[in-house]
Amino acid sequence: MVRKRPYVCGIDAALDVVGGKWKVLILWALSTGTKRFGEVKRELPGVSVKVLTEQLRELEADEIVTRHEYDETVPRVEYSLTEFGRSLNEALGPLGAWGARHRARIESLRANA
Amino acid sequence: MVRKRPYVCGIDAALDVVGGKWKVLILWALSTGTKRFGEVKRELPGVSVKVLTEQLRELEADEIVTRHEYDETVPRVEYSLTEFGRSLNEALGPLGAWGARHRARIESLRANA
DNA sequence: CCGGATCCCGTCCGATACTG
DNA sequence: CAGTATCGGACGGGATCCGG
Repeated sequence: MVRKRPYVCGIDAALDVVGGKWKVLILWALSTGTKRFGEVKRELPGVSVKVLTEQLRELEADEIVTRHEYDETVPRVEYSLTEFGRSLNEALGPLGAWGARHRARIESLRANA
Repeated sequence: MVRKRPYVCGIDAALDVVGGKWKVLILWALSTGTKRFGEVKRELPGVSVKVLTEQLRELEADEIVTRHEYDETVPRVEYSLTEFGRSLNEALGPLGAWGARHRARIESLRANA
């Protein structure tokens, strides 16, 4: 997700932040509130620990999520959206609505291919 | 861009359509009207002919763009958005605005990394 | 429980050369 | 002009093992 060329337009820049395979889903999972690592993982069927960790760290570097590590005997890490992350999530709203509305159509196109 | 798992949410489905490296930029280029292959290519600095062709074909299969081939002595192919494609483009509007608004911030985060 | 480290593989993508 | 064909490299991402 490191861009070598200058951004052509705003969407270009936005997708550089949210372009990872699981990032929008992480955003989506965290939109309902703070969650522990394991909780996030459970909401993303199929993601590996390594990749989830990587993408969370990248989102953290982009100031989209914050990471809170609790120093207890039982390891516990919580993630939540920043204000910046919430604004990104709102900007994704219409796209999500579009996808939800046309989901069946997309799936049927995929099926015929 | 062929999905093996079921879509988790609408954004998931939308990104399956628009997830290619250059697809949103193609959408963006075609949003101002019909364009020839070479014109589209000129607006996407760095894209290779092969990849541009591939992504245009995928968008065509997803009914996002239409392809019009003219049978003239000089080869000429024009691409334009479908109604479906225009609706997708509108859904991308807020995300583009978000990216444009925070573009400088994103770039500076990238620079420090 | 939450990762870090390592290995490995598929695919995505770019460069080049060639064609109608 | 608008592609097709082929090759090679880079990168994303999964599996597994190990550590605090």
